[in-house]
Amino acid sequence: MPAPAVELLRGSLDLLILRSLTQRALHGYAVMRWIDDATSSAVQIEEGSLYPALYRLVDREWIESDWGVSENNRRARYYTLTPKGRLQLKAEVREFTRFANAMFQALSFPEPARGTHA
Amino acid sequence: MPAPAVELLRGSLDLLILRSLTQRALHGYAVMRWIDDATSSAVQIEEGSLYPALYRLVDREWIESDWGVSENNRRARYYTLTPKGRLQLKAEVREFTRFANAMFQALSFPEPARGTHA
DNA sequence: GCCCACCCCTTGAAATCCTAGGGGTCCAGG
DNA sequence: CCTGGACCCCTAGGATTTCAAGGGGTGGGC
Repeated sequence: MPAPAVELLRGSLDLLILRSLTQRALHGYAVMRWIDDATSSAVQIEEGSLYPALYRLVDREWIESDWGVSENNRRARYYTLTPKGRLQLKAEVREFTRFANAMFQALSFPEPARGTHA
Repeated sequence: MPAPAVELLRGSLDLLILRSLTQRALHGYAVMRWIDDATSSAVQIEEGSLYPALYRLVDREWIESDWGVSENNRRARYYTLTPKGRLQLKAEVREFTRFANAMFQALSFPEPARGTHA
């Protein structure tokens, strides 16, 4: 298990959370496991990052929360994507794709041909 | 010109700077233009971000600086990649690639097939 | 009865980037 | 001549995000 990429996460956690809720409601702990699964453990987040992020998204009305009971018969807060959240997800996917492609482009950026005739 | 992706940059600025110096020394202002060019303006940084970042990289001994004179006949501080910096660049390219691929994987993550037989 | 996985939460520090300024030089055009 | 814009350097303070490190509680298997 290689050391997980951590520093790159900035700004992408919201995206991962929104994405994890597209099919069904999840509670916080399940969001954590979803991210681990969906990234083959390449991205792992801490609870101390997750919960504040969830509250932030609720605050922005991208997700909503309701208390419920988990599959393991425990009290759990389930989060659901709002219509606003779906739009935000779409926008963030576009933005991330654009950014990542720009980065790959820069990493393979050709140097200007110079001095080939000198 | 679409609004540049800004929040995603976190943690990737170092990588872009290091990459910009692989072929030849550049001064700060030229690093800025290089990033703009190499990303087709998809990533644009502010001077207030760039210079502190450069000092940070000098501090970590990934780059070195020397005063010189620019093509436009102005006093300018030129930055050069150190051997340590080249190693760091390699590592960060690997890390970014791993991270970006993990993100794309998560974004297209298939939901578990469920209830198909119920 | 105990322990572990499950599940929620908060505080404070650390890191990075941006805003919003500051200054100075070279040179083309009016 | 002189003004403006590109070029080039720098810094202080604030905003944001993530992490480390703690806290607590419950259910079920051994």
